[in-house]
Amino acid sequence: MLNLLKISTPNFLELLSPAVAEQIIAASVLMKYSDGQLIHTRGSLKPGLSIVHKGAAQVGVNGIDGTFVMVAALGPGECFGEFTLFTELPRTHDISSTGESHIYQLSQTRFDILYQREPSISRALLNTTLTRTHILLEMLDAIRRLPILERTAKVLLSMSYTLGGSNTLQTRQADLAYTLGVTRVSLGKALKELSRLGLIEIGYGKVVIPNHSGLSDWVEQNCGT
Amino acid sequence: MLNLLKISTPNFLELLSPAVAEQIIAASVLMKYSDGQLIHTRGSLKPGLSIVHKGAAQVGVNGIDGTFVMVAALGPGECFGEFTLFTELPRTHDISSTGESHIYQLSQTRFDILYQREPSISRALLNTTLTRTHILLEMLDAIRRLPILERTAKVLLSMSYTLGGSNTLQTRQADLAYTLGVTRVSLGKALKELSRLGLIEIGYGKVVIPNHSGLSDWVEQNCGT
DNA sequence: GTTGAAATGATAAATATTTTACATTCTAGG
DNA sequence: CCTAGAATGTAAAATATTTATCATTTCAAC
Repeated sequence: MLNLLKISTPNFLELLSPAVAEQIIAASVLMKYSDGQLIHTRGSLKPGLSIVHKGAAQVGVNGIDGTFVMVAALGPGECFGEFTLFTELPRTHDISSTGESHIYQLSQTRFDILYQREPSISRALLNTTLTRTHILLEMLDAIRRLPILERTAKVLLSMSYTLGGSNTLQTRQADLAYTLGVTRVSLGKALKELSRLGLIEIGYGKVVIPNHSGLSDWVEQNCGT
Repeated sequence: MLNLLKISTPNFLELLSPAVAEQIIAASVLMKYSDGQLIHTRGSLKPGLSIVHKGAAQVGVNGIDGTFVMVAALGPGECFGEFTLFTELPRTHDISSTGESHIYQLSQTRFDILYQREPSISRALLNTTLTRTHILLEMLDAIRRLPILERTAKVLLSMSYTLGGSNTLQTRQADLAYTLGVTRVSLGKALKELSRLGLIEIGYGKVVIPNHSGLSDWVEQNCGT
């Protein structure tokens, strides 16, 4: 379960006033999906905004060989498919349900009516979208410019900003590896080295960052700018 | 000179009605920059929207070692810095002038007034932004999942969609290599192989796609989904 | 036409990364 | 407290990629 797009992504519904959120919900259809059920398919052109109500949606790409690589897990309040409302572009990802989930589906026409009436919707959407773009740019830059060790440290650091009080990242090495675009073996080596440097602690299904500013300093020193 | 964000990115100003575009221009300050002059610095938090009027802006990252790696070149009508208006995030890139350029700079407060008055601005911004996100996601996915050969073919294909009538991509191998996150040597090998397959023709400072549907078919067959 | 800078082509050695395979550790659920 | 499945640890061989050079080609300016 991973979080490329979840890292500090503002929650769409929470960015809206309760009154506006209520209107959006009222205009939507609440759909229920069972575990693993496909919600949207990569390549599809059917427009519409989706917002997670309960459960979680798994964002990724199904390979021709039956494999599935995950990009993000979206939880309650988070939206997806928004670009189908403003562009003619096909969907980039396959989205399926993790466990049983309830998703609000809002059609293009109903969305357009609300969008025109409530300017705060565009603000919330732009905030969500621009933050995602920002994360993607940072990620892309890290993948292209930085060696695995530095890349790992940098991504762990940015993920840590969303932890609030906690200092523990709940993530499997395999997922983290995919986020970074490397194999689990290579990631393991990087984590081990970061651990040796005293910057992180490796756990079972988690990574602990005991000393946040230490990691932050190291990244600043070693990752340029 | 490269185009990661330029590939089929809708031109912000052209998405607006002439009347609204006029208002935005009227509210802005037109700044002139000489060749190589820094327009914005990575890490800066000062908000404001920038729109290229004349010339071009170079988007990239200055390494600690003095190197500069380019991500995109933005031309007339294209905007940047928009995420500083809607989020608290620091700028991701260094932006400098290529040749002499004229850039409209619009302050946060003036932007907010126009934004509230003209709903079409948010539509144009969302279109631009979401398209960029879309391209970034496709790129990130390609970098993570595909071997260099496939990755190269896919990126060439998506770049070719913006050529209109022409079938020639004006780009140096070195720039293309950076876009793909590989070295020039590796890219050269990939191009040579694609050329051997009859999918492209390699030129000096350019790549020709003589048979668009051939490349398209090959990508479909070899890049999954 | 020459010429020189810019871009591409080509090669081998050095590295980095993946693949493959198996061992070990952890943890939830009986 | 056991145990099976899930996750991590490890190591060697195979592969891919980069680095470092140098030769060759192209093109634009003179």
